[in-house]
Amino acid sequence: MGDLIMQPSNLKVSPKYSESKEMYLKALVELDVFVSPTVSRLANRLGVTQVSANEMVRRLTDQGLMIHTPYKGVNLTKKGRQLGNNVLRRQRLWECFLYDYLKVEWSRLYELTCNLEHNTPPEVTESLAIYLNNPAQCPHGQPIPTVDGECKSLKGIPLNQLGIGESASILSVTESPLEVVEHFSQQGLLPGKHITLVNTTPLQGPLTLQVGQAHIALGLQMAEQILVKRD
Amino acid sequence: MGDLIMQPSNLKVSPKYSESKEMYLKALVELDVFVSPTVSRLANRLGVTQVSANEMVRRLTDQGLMIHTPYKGVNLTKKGRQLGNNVLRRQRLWECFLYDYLKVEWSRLYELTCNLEHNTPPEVTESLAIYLNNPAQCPHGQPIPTVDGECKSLKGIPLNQLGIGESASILSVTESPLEVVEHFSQQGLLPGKHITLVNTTPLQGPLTLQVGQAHIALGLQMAEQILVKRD
DNA sequence: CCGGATAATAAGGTCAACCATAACAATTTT
DNA sequence: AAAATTGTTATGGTTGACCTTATTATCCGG
Ligand SMILES: [Mn+2]
Ligand SMILES: [Mn+2]
Ligand SMILES: [Mn+2]
Ligand SMILES: [Mn+2]
Repeated sequence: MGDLIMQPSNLKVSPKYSESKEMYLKALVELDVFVSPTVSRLANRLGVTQVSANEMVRRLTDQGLMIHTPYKGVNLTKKGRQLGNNVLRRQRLWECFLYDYLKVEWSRLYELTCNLEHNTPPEVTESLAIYLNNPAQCPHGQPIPTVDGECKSLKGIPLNQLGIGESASILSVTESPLEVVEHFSQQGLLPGKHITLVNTTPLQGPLTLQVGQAHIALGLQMAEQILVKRD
Repeated sequence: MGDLIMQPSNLKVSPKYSESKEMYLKALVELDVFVSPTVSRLANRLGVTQVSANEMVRRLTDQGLMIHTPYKGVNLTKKGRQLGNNVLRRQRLWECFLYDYLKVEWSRLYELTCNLEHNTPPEVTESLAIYLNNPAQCPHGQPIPTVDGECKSLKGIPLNQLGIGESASILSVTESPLEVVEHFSQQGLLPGKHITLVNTTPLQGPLTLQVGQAHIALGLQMAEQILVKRD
């Protein structure tokens, strides 16, 4: 007997939005909090050369997903933002599952879900959301976008903007490179935790925080990655 | 402040075993039940041209994962079989999760997990296995290979080898194209179900089965995909 | 308003994984 | 044994997503 053919192709069938393209869209969503990032910032974030990023930005622009204004920055179109938010939704749902159910290490969640996010069909995403009880945040405290690609941003302030003596609780930490996130984890700087700003130092110097009983020093750049809400 | 760089690259970093290569390995494991498949059979299964399959087989041969004896067939090496079984393990574990927890439609499990299988890091795979309580079979009744790439095959006989009047229970159905699997599902031909062979017809004609109260006709080629164990 | 830093573009690669067409080799059928 | 079928290889594409090196454009601080 002849074999059954697994048609159409089991192999990658050049999807409309490749993993690479999705990563550009996601990166843009992640970076575009205050000002639109330049191509170089994007390139930097994604670990590719500016030239490569430029090419890709052009392709994505041609697809109507972003707009590049030279020397000003790259902006997502409505559609581009939706797609980027969809990627983020998938990633953050998986982060919830890995953390809450599979007991995966908190600091590795981002890297471990960064491929799943491009390979999760809508049916699975939505079933997963139901299974998880439609969580509002991922384990980093970041909001999970809705099915239709909307994402309300957190209203909190960066930790470094606290005044000395002020107490606050951590809303979220920005998804950051492994070493940084591992450091957060070791210092107990997780969403929901309470902290007090004990001290600051001039010239980009570290802050001193109280976390639980301990006093810890935290670099300014790291403090900027932590969003808090004053008590 | 400068951005935090998500280095090294978030983008696909040309893995040792690409998704394509993994699919070739998996296909070979799936096809190599009785005789080693030829390159054409492989090509057919994967929905690529023979030429493409040939190229890829050469590359995989160079990597020491398979051996091609022209006109005879392609064989996996020890290492190749292990890798193929690893892919199968990941897919079948995901199938369990999707079916038992996410309540995904039985007939779509294969397609929905066919990308996840290439994007699941070992930590996640093993945590998932624990979460699922180390299942022995996937929802198709197929055995789940062990962590170290071993897979004991089912001892059952193809449904069409039953004698008339014999009863049996379904051990497994071969992962097959959507239409086929959908048909199995509609007819209630799922692992664990009881059937009786009522009748056969000559010349590759259909069999008649009793499933529950109903009598159904089943094409010979489809019957070959179902493994049963006599009562 | 000029010069250095930063950003963008141009030009010409590489590499994996596909494709088509065509020739050639082995096996099976008649 | 010749013909038909099936399997393999050779040759020469394409495409997406990267790369390096070099040039050009813009911005911004002194
Ligand atoms: Mn990713
Ligand atoms: Mn997160
Ligand atoms: Mn697959
Ligand atoms: Mn299965």
